[in-house]
Amino acid sequence: MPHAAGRVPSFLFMTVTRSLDAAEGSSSYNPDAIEQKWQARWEEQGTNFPDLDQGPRPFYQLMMFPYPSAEGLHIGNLYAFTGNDIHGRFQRLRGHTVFEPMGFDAFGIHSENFALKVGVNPMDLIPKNIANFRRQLRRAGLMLDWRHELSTTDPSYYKWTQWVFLQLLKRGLAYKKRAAVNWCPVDKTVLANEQVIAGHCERCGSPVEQRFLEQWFFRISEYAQRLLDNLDVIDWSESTKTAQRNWIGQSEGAEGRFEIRDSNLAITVFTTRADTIFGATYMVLAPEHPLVPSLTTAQQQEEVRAYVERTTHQDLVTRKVATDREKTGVFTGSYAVNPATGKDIPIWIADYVLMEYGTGAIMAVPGHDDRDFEFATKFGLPIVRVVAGEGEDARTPLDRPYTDNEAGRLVNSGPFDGMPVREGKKAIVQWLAERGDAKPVVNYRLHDWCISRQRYWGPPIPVIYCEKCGVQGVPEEDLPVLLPRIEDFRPDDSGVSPLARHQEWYHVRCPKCGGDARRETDVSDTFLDSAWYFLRYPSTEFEDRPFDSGRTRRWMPVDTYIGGNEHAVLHLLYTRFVTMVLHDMGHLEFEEPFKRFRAHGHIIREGAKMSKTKGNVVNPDRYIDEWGADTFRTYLMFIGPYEEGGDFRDASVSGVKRFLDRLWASALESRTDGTPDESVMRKLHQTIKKVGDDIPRLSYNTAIAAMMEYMNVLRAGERRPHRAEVEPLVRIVSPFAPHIAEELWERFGHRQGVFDSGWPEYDAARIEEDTIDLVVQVNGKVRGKVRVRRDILQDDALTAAMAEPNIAKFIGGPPKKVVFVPGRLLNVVV
RNA sequence: GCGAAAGUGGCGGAAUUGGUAGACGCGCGGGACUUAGGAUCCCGUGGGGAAACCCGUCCGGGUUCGAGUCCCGGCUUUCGCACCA
Repeated sequence: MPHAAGRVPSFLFMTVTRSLDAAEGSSSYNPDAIEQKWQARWEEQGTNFPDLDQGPRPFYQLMMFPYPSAEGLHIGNLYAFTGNDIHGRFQRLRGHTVFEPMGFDAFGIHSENFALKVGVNPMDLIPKNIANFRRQLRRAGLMLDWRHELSTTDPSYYKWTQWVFLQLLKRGLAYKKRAAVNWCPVDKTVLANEQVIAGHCERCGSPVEQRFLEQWFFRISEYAQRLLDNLDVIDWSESTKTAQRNWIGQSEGAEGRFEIRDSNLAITVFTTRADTIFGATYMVLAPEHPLVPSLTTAQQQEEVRAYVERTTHQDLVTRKVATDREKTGVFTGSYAVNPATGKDIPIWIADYVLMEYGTGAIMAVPGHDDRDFEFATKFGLPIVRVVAGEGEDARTPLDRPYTDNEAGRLVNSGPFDGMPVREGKKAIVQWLAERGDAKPVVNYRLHDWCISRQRYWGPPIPVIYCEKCGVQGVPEEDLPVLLPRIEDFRPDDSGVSPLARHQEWYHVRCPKCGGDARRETDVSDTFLDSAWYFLRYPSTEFEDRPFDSGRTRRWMPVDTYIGGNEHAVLHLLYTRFVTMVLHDMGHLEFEEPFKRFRAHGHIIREGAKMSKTKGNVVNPDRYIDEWGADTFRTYLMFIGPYEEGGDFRDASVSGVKRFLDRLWASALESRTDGTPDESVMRKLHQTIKKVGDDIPRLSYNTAIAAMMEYMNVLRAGERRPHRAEVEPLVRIVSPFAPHIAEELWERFGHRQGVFDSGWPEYDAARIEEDTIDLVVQVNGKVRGKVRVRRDILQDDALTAAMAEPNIAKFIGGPPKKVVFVPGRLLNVVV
């Protein structure tokens, strides 16, 4: 065989050279060995395992825990975690004892569906996925305290999830009621809303129906006002707070009573537009409204029955999506009395009125509401104007509804004619209230939280039904209610959880009377698992309590919580709710779980969203193999503002690698003889300040840019840097690139790790220069700059500026006005 | 439709309070060292112009000595909610 050496491409050659270079410590470093070395050492020495009982200045740095998918760690997870880790490492350098735990949110329909697809029991699948996640997280160099790892699927964890349920049950905040679910008649299973695509099952494509099942709910709506009010006092991203406010959806209005003609019944409605009551020309009930049967007259019986049948069978998603949906409805045959006008108005049924909001019934004012207008037009119902805008009066025809509820005055409204809308609202409610027909009411969009899932892969809801004793919470000493291993966990036609098929598990003795009883077969929502996990982390070693009071007092509430804004509403609202309930029951001393919350942005790839179908998903393993974890971490943070996300471009990674190579070279080449350069040191102090200011603001991209800028100064003109110019840089870069920092720190001869070295102080006096470039403008346009003393006064600055011919030529005559910003700028107006 | 955020070079993005627009990085151009360069280092790089200068932060107005930043009107994009009375 001929010798192949001559045909070896040069880049292979290059690789060899590069790794030799690394061994000798010259221009480029080899991350592999260094990263493995330090990951192993951190573990051996417990570097990242803080003493939770003794350490000074505890700081709880929490990130949203991942769902351990079979595909492994997603770049989005790593982006989130790295940003979190940098903040945590920084706090540690600032002298805090930092607790940065990690766990796995492994229950839920996601895992279950995947398990069904590949035909493996999730009990076998999840541990493998978790092991893979652990491996990947380790490689990323996160400062995680693995001693406090948790998984929501572990009985020692969900025992306490069940305990949380029992607390709510005890408190009267958990209750059962019949509620609609999406049902796929072909797959014979309950579907989550996001599994319904345009009214069809995501998996088999068949039309989805609505079914009614008994389900468990938590009364979160009772906490609506408190959840809303506390938003004013917590330090959270504004966008997140706004999303929560909108979700809670407080609206102030009134409830009004409308009596039924020739009957002793009455309909209660909720309205925010009591001012328009004179224009209420008909009423509408939701199809599920309990009064529907009693209000339907004999002739209308058939039509109403058919309509109710049809609408209630539609799936929840289609029914709620309003776009392009034509209004439908049916007349009940009955009439109500408008309490303002005394006139009879017809009562209709229509699915544009929702049973879940307000009272499930409305007074329809077609003149001043888009939906009512559309409905009235279609069914030929009367439309009356009761508000007139500017230039309009009572007779101005309404070719479209007038919905402005600020401007305008009341018309056709009896004694209230001429009143501005705002005043009219109050006056009319008061007028009706005096007659017992109305009262002011605050309503919320927030609905109670349905926690039942007719599925297998979740914590069984700890409830027992006894024929004699009724609904019983499982006694706390009998927890956990173990999820039995069953091989056939496929959902079936019965609409109940697969657990019902497990006879030995299903039949149980009543904890009260010892008689025959059966278990609740629904499992709880994954959002319940994640609603309290942060309470568990510091207390994972305690088997006999969900969270230890000493640990909790020491570590909670969480100092900084970081996560995606996709959880702005549900997860973050549920954690707040559960925390409030546990506080009210005396289990916790605080009622808000997270002092500070920041939402990170999302990474896209080359301008497009990452998706499996497009095949542009970034696999973190590949990048860490190629560039090393330090480069990868730093690059992720350099892409863009952490809270906004950014665009991952393969080509750009090299810039960051080059920066770390230059750091490596500067450190190894640095001299200890002689003195450091004055102006380099000034830049260093500026950089320490900048990076220290940027990290707490999560402005990681600008912090990195500042360090790169310093690197350019440090190495300008191929100078050989002084050790004192490099050491502090190694410390401030360490949160971003922890392995290389540890390695260099050790090579500098320090025995203690870099993360215990503290954050370098900057010398404020050293940052400012004595002379500055003062910008000179003429009529607001920059015409030049002059080198002057920092503390120069206006007159001297003007003199200096006039002395520059390039500036003086624009000034010509005497200045009309001079604007002077000390230390910055001089603007001469002529 | 409602709500939130954002529109800046060829690209990702800087510009804490109105005060040098384009930091930093990618890419690109030139050079040095080289048998070689997809390594390293140096210089340059918003557009127009030989230059003096002029023009430039989505579009149109406005406030101001001065506007990417503030105000009014519009357009576009992304995300969230979606018949909430």
